[in-house]
Amino acid sequence: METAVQRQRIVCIVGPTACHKTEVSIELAKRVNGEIVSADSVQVYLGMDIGSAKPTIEERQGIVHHLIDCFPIDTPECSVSMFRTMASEAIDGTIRRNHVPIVVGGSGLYVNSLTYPLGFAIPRDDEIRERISGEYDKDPGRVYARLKSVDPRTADRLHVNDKKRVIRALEVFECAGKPLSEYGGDFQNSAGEQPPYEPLLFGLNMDRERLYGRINLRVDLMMKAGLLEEARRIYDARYEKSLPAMRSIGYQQLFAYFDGTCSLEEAVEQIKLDTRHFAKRQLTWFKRDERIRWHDVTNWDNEKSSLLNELTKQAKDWMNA
RNA sequence: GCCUCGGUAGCUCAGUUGGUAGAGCAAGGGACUGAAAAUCCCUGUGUCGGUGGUUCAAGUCCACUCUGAGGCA
Repeated sequence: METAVQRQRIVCIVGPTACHKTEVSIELAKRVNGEIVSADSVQVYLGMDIGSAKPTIEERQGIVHHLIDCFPIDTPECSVSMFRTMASEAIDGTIRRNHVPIVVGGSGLYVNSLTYPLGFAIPRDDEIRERISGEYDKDPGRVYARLKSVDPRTADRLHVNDKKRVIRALEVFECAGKPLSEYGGDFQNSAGEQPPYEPLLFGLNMDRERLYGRINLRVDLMMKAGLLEEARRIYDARYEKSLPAMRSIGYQQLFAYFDGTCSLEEAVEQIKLDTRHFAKRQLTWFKRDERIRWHDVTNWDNEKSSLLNELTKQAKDWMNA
């Protein structure tokens, strides 16, 4: 088996929500003959359009978009690993067509699954997961202690209260017979594997106040565009509340309103707040990635054309190098 | 004009019989390997409305004063 000496190159655009990623990606795609691969954990769902800020057909301007509208909402098993498989296919197809793959999205882990050698070797096992979860609910300390004895490196990394990860780590150990940490404890090198692609990473960010203002405004615009009706349709379909899609920002808060738990005004305020929190977490995630070339888009309206010229040039250089 | 209740962190409020303040939310920082728009961790000095007084010691008691809400005239 001959492994590829030269990994394939891709361009990525990352950053917090409401930071012009969509616009930048489409404009860039037009200039470099690109296809867009969405790295977004909600845009993959059919019917979640307004709330996920999915670009409309008009906004896409004929640019091919991958990984949008892939699953019905009641798909229980969407995961990073599934994303990686599908995104890889999309990227490889794009390259075969002699186009430039532009990965754009705010789901940091999804992007990293393409640019770092992450393992994802052990699939989930619901039976084990449920069992450990039950034990955890009874005595978190005990479960954590077990992880500590079996996989101290991972235990040190995690907090006792981080239920999801503590359980996952034990799940991996039980399934694989070896600790999660042996699959690579950090993003730099997972058991010496090579990352799938070699990325040029652009990060978009803006003044925090400005960003929050944009988020608040965008939520109002979403409501005007019919988010309430979109959420109502999904609510009326009576999906299982535990589905990953059902917890998406912009929907879960309106579900609470439909349930009668809060007023519409409160729900909308909650969407804004949760989106702001989300943006902050996204920034924390991306900030530590030193490969990212950051661009300030606080003055987007005035500086967009020079920014796009700059990104186009760098992207072309990257792909031709 | 009189009476009552308030004025303490960005907001909502705690603060025991006086020992120079603390919760929730917000905000900021961080973690993150098959749920990631998820899950989780860390961070609280602020003219205690102002001025004076009593006291070894005042957010806490007293006087005056500014200010908000309500009530009575």
